[in-house]
Amino acid sequence: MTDFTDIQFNILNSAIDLIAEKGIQQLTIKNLAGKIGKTEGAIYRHFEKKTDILCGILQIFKEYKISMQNKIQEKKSSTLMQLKEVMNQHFQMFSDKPAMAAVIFSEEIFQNEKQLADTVFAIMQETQHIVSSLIEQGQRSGQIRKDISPEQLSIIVMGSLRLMVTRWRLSRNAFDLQNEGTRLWESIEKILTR
Amino acid sequence: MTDFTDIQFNILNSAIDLIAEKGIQQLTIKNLAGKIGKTEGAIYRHFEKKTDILCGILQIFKEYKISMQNKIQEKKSSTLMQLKEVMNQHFQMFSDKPAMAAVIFSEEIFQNEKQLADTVFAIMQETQHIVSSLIEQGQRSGQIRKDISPEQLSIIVMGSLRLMVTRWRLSRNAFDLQNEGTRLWESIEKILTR
Amino acid sequence: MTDFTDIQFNILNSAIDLIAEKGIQQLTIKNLAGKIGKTEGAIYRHFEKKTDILCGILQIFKEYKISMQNKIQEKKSSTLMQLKEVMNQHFQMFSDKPAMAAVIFSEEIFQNEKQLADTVFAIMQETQHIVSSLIEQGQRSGQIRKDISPEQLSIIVMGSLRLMVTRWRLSRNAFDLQNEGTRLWESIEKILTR
Amino acid sequence: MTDFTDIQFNILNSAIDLIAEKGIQQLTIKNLAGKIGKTEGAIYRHFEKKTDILCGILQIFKEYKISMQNKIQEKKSSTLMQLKEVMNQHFQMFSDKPAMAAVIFSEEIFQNEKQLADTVFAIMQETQHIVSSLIEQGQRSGQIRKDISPEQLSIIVMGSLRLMVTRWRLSRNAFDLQNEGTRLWESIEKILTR
DNA sequence: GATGAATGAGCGTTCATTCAT
DNA sequence: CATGAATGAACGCTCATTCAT
Repeated sequence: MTDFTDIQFNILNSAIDLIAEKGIQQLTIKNLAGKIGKTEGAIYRHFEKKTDILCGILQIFKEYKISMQNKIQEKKSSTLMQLKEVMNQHFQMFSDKPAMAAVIFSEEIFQNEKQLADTVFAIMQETQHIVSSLIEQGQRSGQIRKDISPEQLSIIVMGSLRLMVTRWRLSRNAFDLQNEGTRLWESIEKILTR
Repeated sequence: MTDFTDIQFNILNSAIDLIAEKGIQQLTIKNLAGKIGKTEGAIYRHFEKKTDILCGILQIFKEYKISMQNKIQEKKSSTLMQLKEVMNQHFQMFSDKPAMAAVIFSEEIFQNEKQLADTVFAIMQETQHIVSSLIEQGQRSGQIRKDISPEQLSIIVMGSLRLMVTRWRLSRNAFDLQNEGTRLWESIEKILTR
Repeated sequence: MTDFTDIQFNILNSAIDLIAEKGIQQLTIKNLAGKIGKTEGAIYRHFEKKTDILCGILQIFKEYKISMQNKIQEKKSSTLMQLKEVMNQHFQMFSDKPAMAAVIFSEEIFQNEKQLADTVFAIMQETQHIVSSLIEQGQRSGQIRKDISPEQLSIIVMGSLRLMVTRWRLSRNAFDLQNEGTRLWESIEKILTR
Repeated sequence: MTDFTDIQFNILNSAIDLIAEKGIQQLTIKNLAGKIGKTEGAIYRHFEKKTDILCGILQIFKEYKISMQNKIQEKKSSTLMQLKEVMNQHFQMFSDKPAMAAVIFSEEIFQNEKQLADTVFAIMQETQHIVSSLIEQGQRSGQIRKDISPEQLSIIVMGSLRLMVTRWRLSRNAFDLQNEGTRLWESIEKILTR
């Protein structure tokens, strides 16, 4: 339930674009103001602090993520398919909103802003939890190997996902993330099912 | 290989400590000067630009890594054991030099400095290549499953390693990285050998 | 005399409250707008400039003061009693409207706004004049010592009054201003009558 | 024992001049930098925060005051003469360093900076204490009337001193403060001795 | 009457870098 | 070799004020 005004939304989206284009470090109030064609002061009509803008971005990502996750649960497919879907969604998300990766993988940068660091951590934790639960389910239903704990398997799954995304970013989006993601899933699936 | 003067070396190590203690964002010339007990100007006697310092740090890490890798190859153990050793070394390295993780995982921060970004990328690539080769060897010798390509497996291996380290950092080193690393290896091993 | 509209009056009183609560430095248009539950633009419907608001406040204080003074003259009591009453009133006023002290004693803040500085100065002068006249009267009637000029005595009277109020403010109203005022008067009275 | 460097001292004195000329509100880093013919950044080589500059100014005033007070105690004159001297010194100080009045009487402005507010308060308290003690001494030796407590008398003495200085400032130093101060003392003396 | 948006100037502060000594 | 001083550009932020609606 985001209750952002139109302008706030506009600013947030411009910020997201800016991050996608030039990285989080270039998200300055001045650059952002330039991007929306206003002066710096104008931004402060709509957000009290810069941190609030980052928070807003995280919230948008959070809700985007939630909306995607809901689609999965509705499908009532096998846990393995659900897992595939989760990974797929992540690749789609990052492909769609490259800023999301920049923000969510910028733990270092938020180090000095507890509020943000905590939010990023929470998002990470939550995803981890979802994957872990699905794996546990899969193990119970016999679809997924039982000789490795769900926690360890989820680290393996999420870790490889993250690394793929990181490479994609470092290569300046030189390859098709979703394609590679699909291929990665195929490998992961083999691993999970032996 | 390194042709750093004593003082340069001293500065670089202080920088590494500083990063380990307070994060990469706190690596300012002022803070660094304070750490080595000299003035800011003094640093510029020994390094032309701040970027050169970061480059120096990366080079130190690179050589540290190479020296460790050489130890492995000397041992002439099985490829699986060698792989284990590679992972082990990484956990040991990060555990030993926390700054290394902070620097190597700070792709975002280097985004606007091509030279640095490239170096980080190269280091990453090289490790990837080593792991990949070992896996290929393992596949040829029958120790490692063949239904997944070395490239994919190496992403899985390195990805989970990275994620574990990232968690360790975010938790402010709250758990024993080497222990958890060993446990992770056990899982990875099962995966590689089915 | 005041020709303020209802809304203007409302704004001025909110401003006075704001000053009393948070000090003159917190009297910003934004804070004031928040206090009256309107927007900043709304205030500019009723006052052209911020200075006009401060002027308005001063005028209210001026009239409040005049109305109190009128009560004294009506009483037709002895000059000494009238003087006592003047002091009493001041302590009552400041006690009642702490903002008044904040505004009237903020000469420094008005330094760059001639209009305001002049008004504050005028208020100060006028009080001085009243006290001075009363003392002169008292001297003529023999109630007050004649070896010190009315001007000097009035400085002594008003100066101690001001200092007492200043202390009360700095102590964040930690003591009962009116009580202490009464005690101060007793001392002043002894001084005036030898 | 101020341990300011030459440049710090220079900056502080420029700040004092600036205050004397344009008031405390005009003491901005930019204006100050302009005054010393440097850029704003230059100031921060020598003072970490603006507050430190204000603190430095207060310290200078404090020491100036102490040095003057020491001169009095050396003279070993009668308490009444000492009191006269204390007042005299204050008028001389303010006359000599008009910024001192601007700073010391700016309680309102420091309201949000505890450190400064406390220091100003301490200076005020100390003076109050000195005057109060002298008066008590004078009462014991029979030079000063005993029917009013030292605390009350000191409020009267310091209050009139302050008011005189305030007037002088508001009049933009239109009269000779030391002359008027001497005249004020004559009145005060009469009061103290009946 | 009032709102909501915006502006422009200013503020305190940080930082990589330069340079005379 | 090193210092101490300075710079210039940037940053996050605040405030009085304006104006179309």
